Amino acid sequence: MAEINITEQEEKKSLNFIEQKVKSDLAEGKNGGRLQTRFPPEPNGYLHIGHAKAIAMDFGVAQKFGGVCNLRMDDTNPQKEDTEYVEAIERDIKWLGFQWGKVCYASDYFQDLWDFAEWCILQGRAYVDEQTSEEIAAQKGTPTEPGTNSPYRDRPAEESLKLFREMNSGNVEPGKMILRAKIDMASPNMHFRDPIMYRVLNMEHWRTGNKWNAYPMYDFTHGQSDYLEGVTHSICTLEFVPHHELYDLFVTWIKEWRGDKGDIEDNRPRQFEFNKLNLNYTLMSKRNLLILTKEGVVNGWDDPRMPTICGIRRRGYSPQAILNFIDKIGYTTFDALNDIKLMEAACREDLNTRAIRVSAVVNPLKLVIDNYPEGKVEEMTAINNPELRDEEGNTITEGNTHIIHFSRELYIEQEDFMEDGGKKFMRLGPGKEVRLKNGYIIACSDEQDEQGNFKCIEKDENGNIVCVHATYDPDSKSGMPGADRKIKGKTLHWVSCQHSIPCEVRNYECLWTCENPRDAIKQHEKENGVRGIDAMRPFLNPESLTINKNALIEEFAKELPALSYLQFQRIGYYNVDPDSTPEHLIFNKTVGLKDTWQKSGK
RNA sequence: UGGGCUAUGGUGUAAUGGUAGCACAAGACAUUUUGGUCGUCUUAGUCCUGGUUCGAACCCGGGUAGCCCAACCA
Repeated sequence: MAEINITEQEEKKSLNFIEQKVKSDLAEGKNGGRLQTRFPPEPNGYLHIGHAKAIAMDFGVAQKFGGVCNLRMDDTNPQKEDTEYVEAIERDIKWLGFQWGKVCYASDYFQDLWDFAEWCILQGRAYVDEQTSEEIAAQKGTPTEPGTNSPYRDRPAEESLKLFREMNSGNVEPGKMILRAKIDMASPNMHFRDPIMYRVLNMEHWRTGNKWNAYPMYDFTHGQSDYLEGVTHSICTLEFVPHHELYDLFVTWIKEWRGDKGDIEDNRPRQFEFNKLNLNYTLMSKRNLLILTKEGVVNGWDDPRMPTICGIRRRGYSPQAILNFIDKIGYTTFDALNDIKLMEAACREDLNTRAIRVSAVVNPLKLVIDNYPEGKVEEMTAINNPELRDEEGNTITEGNTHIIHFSRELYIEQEDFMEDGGKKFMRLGPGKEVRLKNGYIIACSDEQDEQGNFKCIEKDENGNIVCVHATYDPDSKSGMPGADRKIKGKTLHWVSCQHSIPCEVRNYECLWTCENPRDAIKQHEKENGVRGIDAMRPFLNPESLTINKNALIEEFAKELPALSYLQFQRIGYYNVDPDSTPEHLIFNKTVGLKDTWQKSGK
């Protein structure tokens, strides 16, 4: 009996409909009380956030109810699959924090499937069809009209068997013969109209080499693999609902072939379907993602704009952020379109607890503290993460700080100074007082010269502000009693001119300008007869990547390892790009901070 | 137009015949050395229609709308 180890907290939360089903199956002792699932990716591309939802389900439910989940590569089509993807898939699953029982391959079962197929032929349940694919398609009928039987449908089993073996000899041209299951050409379920079991490919398989020339189709592989592997709950997405009946049929056949004893209802895999993940402003299909990489729209599968796991990782999401998001949207049978904002919110929530706060100025404006001694440098203490708290809820400081240097000449954000910001502008300007984070309280004078120009502002010939001057209150140093006084202005972030490092900041927005790019592309393809990248172009966001090379960051950030979670204080969450070096620092913007000021329209 | 599936605030989800709740989003207030975080409050929902029932988001009938199925892909 599988051990059910749900924590109290989890038990309070309601189980989703699949977990409930698993729980009751275990309670009823189905499959001997065993729980086994599988995550079955086709190794023909990189895993994306939609797969993460499936992974969280397949591995999660096994984990939650004391079962095991295998990783099974669904490698029945050597035309599209590659070992490159296998490694990436394994890496991404591990990164998400899941462990498989074992790694399996559909190709592990090729021999069994072949023998089973021969048995089906001898049983009169399968036949070799020698028609062209066009002829077969024409006979298939339509959803509203029944199909017609193939002229080869009732050929002798011995003949089919002989031809089937020929199909694997390498001497049969692809397309000349297929093996079909003899079911019902009039079935309202299109999958029952004599589905194809085997086709000739005459291709080397990256795993089985030249052993096979004919390969089984998905429908003739999946349920049988589940059965042979001992899977009890075969969980997949909703588009496989129409396959469910066929899955069940082949499972009963294979049990018969194997001669396994016992009631079929008591020991067999069962398929369960949940809604797959749709995100607005996001394109998920592997086929289209491949086009984006090939056409150079993005810089590879791990481009931070990609919805791939590796792209999202490089963007700066933590595994927990992704898992929390998936947990929030849940599993149902409703075809939902999720708002990307929900994912961003889950990301902020998680990164808030783990990101190291640093000071970075992305659009620098020089600030001179006129009354601060020239050449003087002070070491200020900055908290790494204020959300790191002890039991009483106080921020832990021990080992949670770093040094930031303060001097006479600083950079602040251009946005943080306005000559005439108005009453609601709580930042710096003539006659305004603000606090510099971890530093001093400073103020700009509102003195004007004879022409009515503010003395604290230096402008270039075009009237752009190039430098501002302020004075500091020497008693207001952070941590000193004089720092306690309340001021009207906000607290600004800053870096010291002398102690900051130039860095490259890459800002990302959605790749798409429309909520549902998949449908938009499809429609555009249809209306204008264009395909591939040309059908996508009108919907691509030209500003999905903007690179800022003028940013400055405090020295502390120089040696942080790749993929470190950072918060540029008051701006957003950022991540150290894997290509970043101490000589050329690169940061990727993960997601901005919530900004109620900007939203209010200023 | 055949078959299958689905419909709960703007979005996602819970309530499994018995008080329509939660999260995000939006708005307001408070707090703040991040206009962040945390906290308090507000706005807003059972697709339509008939039935069964003491009682229906839930069960049944009929509409309507959306999704999936006619690959030698998975």
